[in-house]
Amino acid sequence: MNTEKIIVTAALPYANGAIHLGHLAGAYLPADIYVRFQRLRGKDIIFICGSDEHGVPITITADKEKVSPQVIIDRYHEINKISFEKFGMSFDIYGRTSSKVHHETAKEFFLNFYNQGLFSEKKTMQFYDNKANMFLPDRYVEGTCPNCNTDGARSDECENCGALYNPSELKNPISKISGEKPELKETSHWFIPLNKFQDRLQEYINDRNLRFNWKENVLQYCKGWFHDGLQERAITRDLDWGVKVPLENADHKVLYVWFEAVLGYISATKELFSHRGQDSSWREYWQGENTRYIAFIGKDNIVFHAIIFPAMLMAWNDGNKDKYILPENVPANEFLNFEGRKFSKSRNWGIDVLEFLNHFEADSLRYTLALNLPELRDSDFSWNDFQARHNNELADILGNFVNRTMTFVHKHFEGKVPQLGKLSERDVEMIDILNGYPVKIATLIEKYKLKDATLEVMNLARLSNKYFNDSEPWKTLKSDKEQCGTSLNISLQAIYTLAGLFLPVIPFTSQKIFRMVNSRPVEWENMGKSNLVEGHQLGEPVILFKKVENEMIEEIRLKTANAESDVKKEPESELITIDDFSKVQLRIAEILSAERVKKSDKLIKLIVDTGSGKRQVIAGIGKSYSPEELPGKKVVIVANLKPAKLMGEESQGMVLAVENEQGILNVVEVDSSISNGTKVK
RNA sequence: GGCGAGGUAGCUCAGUAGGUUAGAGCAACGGAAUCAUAAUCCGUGUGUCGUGGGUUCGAAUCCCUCCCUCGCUACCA
Repeated sequence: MNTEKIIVTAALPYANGAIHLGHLAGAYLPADIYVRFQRLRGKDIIFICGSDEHGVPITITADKEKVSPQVIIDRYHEINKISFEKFGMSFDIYGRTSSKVHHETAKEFFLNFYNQGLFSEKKTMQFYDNKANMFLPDRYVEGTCPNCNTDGARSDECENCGALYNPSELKNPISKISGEKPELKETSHWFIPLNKFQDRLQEYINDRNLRFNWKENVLQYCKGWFHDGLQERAITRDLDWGVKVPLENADHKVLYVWFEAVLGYISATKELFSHRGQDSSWREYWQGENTRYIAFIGKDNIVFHAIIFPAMLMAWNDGNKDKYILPENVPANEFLNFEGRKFSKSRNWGIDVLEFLNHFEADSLRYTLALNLPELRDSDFSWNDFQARHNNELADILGNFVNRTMTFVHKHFEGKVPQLGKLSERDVEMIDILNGYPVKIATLIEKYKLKDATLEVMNLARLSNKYFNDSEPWKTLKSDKEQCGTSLNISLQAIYTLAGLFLPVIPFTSQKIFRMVNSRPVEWENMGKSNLVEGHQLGEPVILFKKVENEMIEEIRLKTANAESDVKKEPESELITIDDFSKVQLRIAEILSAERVKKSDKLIKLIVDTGSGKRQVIAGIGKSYSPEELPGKKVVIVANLKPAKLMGEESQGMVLAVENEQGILNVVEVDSSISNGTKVK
């Protein structure tokens, strides 16, 4: 009979930046806690992750730095791999999608689907940027809508009027990459008909939800997709960076990254077993009937893991004898904020994992994040909370309990586990509590209630302190040494249980405790039993957590605050020539009248005098100004901006304004003596 | 504006198949103890459950209005 196997995957981080605390709380820490727990239960489990290394953003970063994409992915693959190691992620393998085995796996899937006749091939005219030497994705081309004449329309659809058209119909196309006029070239792409899988996907999700109780946020998300109806989706694109399309006449075409990245879980598993010298063993997991597959992700990834990946596996299973298993559950978390605001790479808001771990222990972070996981909604990380959790709970409650017990035993019992004597009611009660705890915690973890699980284990430390207090061993030491020994024996068993149950959350600390009691973890179910035998020699006590002082918090708080202003000082923008600048005509104009644009919360319709006449300008300043205070102001406008329609109103120019940290806009004004139409140089 | 999520104790968050006095951790206040990292333990909450209405014997929980926040998105910054 097949023993049950478990695959756990954590979302593949994109190798275009360093992971931050939000990523950890969203997917990685929950996955690691779950995996470590299942390992302690003796389960046959593999834990898979790796870098997602293809796609346009990586090539853009590479271009900016004038290096090859390989340099970028090598850099972030290394950074993230090391970050995860230091954070204590216990992946069995951390692969990468640039690996040979991944390219082969992805091509295999593509060819298999291709040969099944699953794809439809569509020829389209696509814009090509001769300067950048690449086909342009739709969102990188802007032009004027052939239907409503609005600027800013994409190459295939206008978001203003909703019209769909062929790229050849778009007027005045401009490449957003080079700013040049792109040329139309014919190209063809393959599409996967997700719509054909919708019914089965709905059934699948419904079934797994009934059996495994999916999270509400995941179900809601899927419902939205199903409601809109799944569409055919292109799985190839014109690019040189990625997995080459394995067909004749498909030069310069790669698999779309969303199609191949999820297959990285499978290819990384192949690599894992190949290292172990068991080349075909990966099938026992991915194609084993008795395998449970759980995919940990953040909410941004729900569609790929709950809909697209299952659809791909279904498609494979339809046409082949070997059948892949589908995810049993996709426990996606929401997002973690940082001091009340969203993590933002571009604004440099937040903190990288490596930076954090240069200042503090991984377990302090793991514990804090675990108690604050965004399991049901976005949650917040704050320095004050971090400090409080570390000091009041890890150091004071857990650390001090271990320390007071250990030092007591060393002082009065030669560092050996005292005998368990006659049991009082209180002793029996404490032993029962310890016995019951592993199941209690296991139940929570199985339901992915990791926050509650963590809180409950800390509650055991509280109960242990209470037991120690109520037993008053410092008194019984003189009055009844046997009873004193009994109290200490039970307290030591509590330490052992805490070390075991806390292992998934704070593994480094658990190891320290096990070393201190000179022992090793047993299987989860037995963790609450009397595992330290009488007379067993204990190791030396060490302080588990030193207090985090205010200065340490202030220091790092300042550092992260500075990081934000650094970016403002050095905005990433290309240098322009004086000629480029002279293309922009800035002129002084006087606001004659102002009124709100109907149904818009921030647009205000202005009539301005530009010296040579009146014109209408729509400005997005409605949240910062009321129409009454605007007339009379002399402002700076871009006079030669191509007209655009906004909310049905034509705008013939643009008012310059600055935005402060609260998002309040301030229009640039000049002295009232300046006459209308004056050119700004 | 559209779509989605959310507004519960000072802070971070639980709690909805509607039902006795709305919870946890932290903080705060009072007390006990002194083995221990000035640590621990006990006790203490008059919270408009965002607002206003509705359904109901009964609503944080269901329905509607409105306000606010966040994310995605369209909005000329």
